[in-house]
Parts: sequence; C-alpha cells; structure tokens
Amino acid sequence: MERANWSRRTRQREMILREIKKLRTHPSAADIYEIVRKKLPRISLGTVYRNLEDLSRAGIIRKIRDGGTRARYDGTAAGHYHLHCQRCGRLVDLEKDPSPPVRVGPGKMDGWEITGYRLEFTGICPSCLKKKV
Amino acid sequence: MERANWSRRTRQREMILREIKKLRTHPSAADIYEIVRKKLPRISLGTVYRNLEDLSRAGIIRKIRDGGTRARYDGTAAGHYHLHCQRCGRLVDLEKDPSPPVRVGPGKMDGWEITGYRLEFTGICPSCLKKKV
DNA sequence: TTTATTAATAGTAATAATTATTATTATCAA
DNA sequence: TTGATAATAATAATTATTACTATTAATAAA
Ligand SMILES: [Mn+2]
Ligand SMILES: [Mn+2]
Ligand SMILES: [Zn+2]
Ligand SMILES: [Zn+2]
Repeated sequence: MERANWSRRTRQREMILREIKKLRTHPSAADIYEIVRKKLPRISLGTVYRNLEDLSRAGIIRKIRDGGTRARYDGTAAGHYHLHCQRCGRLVDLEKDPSPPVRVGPGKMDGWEITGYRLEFTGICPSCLKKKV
Repeated sequence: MERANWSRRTRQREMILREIKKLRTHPSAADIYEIVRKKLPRISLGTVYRNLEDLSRAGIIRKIRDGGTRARYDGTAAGHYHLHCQRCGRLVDLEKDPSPPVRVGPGKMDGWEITGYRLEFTGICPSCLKKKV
C-alpha cells in the first residue's frame, strides 16, 4: 500500500473521505459528487475523481471495478468479500466470512442465489519486479 | 449461462471467436478489432463489440472487468484464476490451481510477488429473486 | 438456381465515464 | 501577514462503449 504524500489537507478531501466512510454502499464517483455537493456546493467533479484516486492509491479506500462500466468505491479498506448480482449489478458486502476453504459450488448465501465466484490475485508481475522503481 | 439464440452464422462472429480462442492473453475489444481486421478488413468495431458481448453472455467467452477502464475478454470460458499486476495492469492466467484452501498471505506465486487477492461471489440478489423473469 | 425475408453488418453519431488543462484559490510554513 | 505553490473549479478533450440506420448477406423457400 503505497502511501500518498499529500502536503496539504483540504476541506474537499476531508469531506469526500468522511462521506464515503459513512456509507455501507459502493458509490460511483458521480454518487459521491452528489453527496459531497450538499456540503460543499462549489466542489468540482474533477476534484472528486482525483481525490478518490489518491485515496485508493493510498490504501485508505478501495476502488472496485466490476460488472458495469463505471468504477465504484468502497470506504471500507479492510479486506472483505462482496456479493455481486449478475442481473442488476447490485454490489454488497458479505456479512459473514465464508473462509477457508472457500465454497465453490452453487447454493444460497445471505439470501442470494450464488452461481459462482471470481478469485483474483493481485501483486507485481515478474517483469515489473525486475525493473527499478 | 443463458445461451444466445443466433439465427444466422456470420463470418465476422466466427472469425472473432476463432481469433480470441487462439490467444492466451486477455485482449480488449480494440485489440480484437485490430487482429480480426487483418482477415476481414471491412469489419466494424461495433460488430466486434456486439459479438463479444453476445459470446460472453452465451458463456462461450468471458468478459473481465478489472483494474483499468476498458473491458477485457477471455477466450477460455472454463473457470480459472488470474494474476493481475497492480503496477502495469498485466492480467495473466494462473497456471497451477492453488485451491483449496486459498492462500491468503503475501508471498511468491508463478514468479509474481503476491500482495493479496480479491474474491467475489456472483449470483442473484434477494430482490431479484423475488421478481418474475 | 433464383428470389424473398430479415438478421446482422458497416459506417457513423451519440453518450457516458474519465482524464487533461489552466487560471484561480486557499493551505501552511516562514 | 505574507509568499510559495499544492490543490481546486471550470472546462475541454479523450476514451470506451452504445445507439442508430441504410445496406448487405445468410438462410429458406420457390
Ligand atoms: Mn465493500
Ligand atoms: Mn484467463
Ligand atoms: Zn439483483
Ligand atoms: Zn507488471
């Protein structure tokens, strides 16, 4: 988790972080813009995008790219599982940790009809490891 | 896996499918367009998008939405794991199945430095289950 | 083999999401 | 307080994807 090196604290970033942390949903940048706008009416969408990017690169929030065409953000940075509806795109936290071993077959969980899961490892690839920073 | 009901087979769709199945990479729609264009110079990008969408909805290929801003496609529909580089976005298949239980901690795998993983379940949410088709 | 039907395409326009640009503002160290 | 400049607001540009529509070609029927 490469920490961001902000040199100044701004009302915009503080507000964005505070609002996204309140939510248990996974809002898009536009969603957050609409929420923060109520407190800071002159904030710009670009500022929201930039800060969400910075905050997620700093590991303070998470950026999620699933299903649809827009990125979504998660105010809970700590690792947790998600349930993603194939039909409507709904993306919610899984309350109980199913681990390990992970259940693979279809079945019910949290009232959902589970059809499968996607497991993705993240890290640094061999060719990137070779390169100097 | 809702099967597509094509009523005609076209050279365009056949070629798109043939070419993506050859690859072990995870090309974007634009990548596939460039490849197929060499064989069918008059194919349009819209046709590539439409067919990739149809093929993945039919479960014949997979649509992957990770990391970056563009969707990527996978000619291998059967379930397998991916390794995704946080630094350069490279997305490759994991050769050996690590299952189960899934290893959680950081470490080496396939020459990569693993920093974590993302597990996502897919299915139908309770409110969608209530609704008629 | 010709012809009719219409699914699917090519070409293009429109939309949506994100990123880039730049003059202005406001944080913060001195 | 003031000065340097990080960060912002406003806007333009770009990128990815989807929508539209006249034309083409896959298939079935004659
Ligand atoms: Mn979450
Ligand atoms: Mn793959
Ligand atoms: Zn749903
Ligand atoms: Zn890499």
